[in-house]
Amino acid sequence: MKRLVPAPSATPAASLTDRLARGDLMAAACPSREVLRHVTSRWGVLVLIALEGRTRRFGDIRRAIGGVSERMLAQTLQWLEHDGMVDRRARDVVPPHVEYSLTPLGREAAEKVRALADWIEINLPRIAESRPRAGRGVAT
Amino acid sequence: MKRLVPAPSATPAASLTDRLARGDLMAAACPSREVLRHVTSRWGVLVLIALEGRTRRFGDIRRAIGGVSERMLAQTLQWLEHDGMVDRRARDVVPPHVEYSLTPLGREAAEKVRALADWIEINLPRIAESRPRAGRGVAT
DNA sequence: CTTCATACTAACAAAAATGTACGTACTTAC
DNA sequence: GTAAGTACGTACATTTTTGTTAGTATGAAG
Repeated sequence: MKRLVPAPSATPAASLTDRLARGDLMAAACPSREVLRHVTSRWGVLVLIALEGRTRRFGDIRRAIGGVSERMLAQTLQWLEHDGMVDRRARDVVPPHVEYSLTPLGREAAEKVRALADWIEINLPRIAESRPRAGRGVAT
Repeated sequence: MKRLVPAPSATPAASLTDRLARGDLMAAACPSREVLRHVTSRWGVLVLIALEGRTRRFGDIRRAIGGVSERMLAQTLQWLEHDGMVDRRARDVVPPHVEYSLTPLGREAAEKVRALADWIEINLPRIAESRPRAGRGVAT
């Protein structure tokens, strides 16, 4: 009889539903966690940023983001499309021609994501500094 | 006159170094990508948020975040500590007592991360709506 | 003396993400 | 005819992440 759950006291099922409706990242079962995963995935962040303000073709995006494989880019774009962040528009022409752009939802997300990315880029020196140097003590 | 590359004109090697110094997420080799991974990792986001504004003990954080295993929490905290976002303070007492808190760097990062998390939580309904329903058409 | 709690680490396993290589369908370039 | 380019899908291999379980040291509680 060990209690595996933290605090089972007074937790009506109704409130749980409410919390999940609005989204509660601290709750293990919240669907928002999946969205977060997509948006903050390795390439998700970069795709959102690459698409900010402009429509781009697949190959275009690929060349813009260093290191993405076609497979991963396609996958990431599908995740984001599924989450309503990206709009995919394919022309039915012989050499495939597909254009990707952000939806209003995607634009909002991209804004937040870019804010974080920008912060990291700008503060990289500070972060690197605070990292423990191997074999070297702190500078006086 | 086929141009395979977008614009290879005038790209001196020196500028590459400059871009890496400041941090350029679009460059495959940029160290900022690692930081991004840590900060946007599954638990990294939640840890930063859980630590915002308060110092917490290991078990405390664990109970706050639904679904984390001890192993992953420890790992995530180490990543963030290594990146200078989290300050770990251990008292040398018998039952281990360790307190975690955000550094100034961590506070700034947490702010950005929370902005994104909040946005997702609040807009979950909109996101869910835009998802293609299986077998169900859009509501009028 | 046995059990429990804390904050982990180590070892092993499973799941998820990512990468590589190849194929496609058709057109343009050569 | 041969080669290249597009936007992927598929199969398979590898890497990374995450989870599970067990163990540690020590004092307090029983």
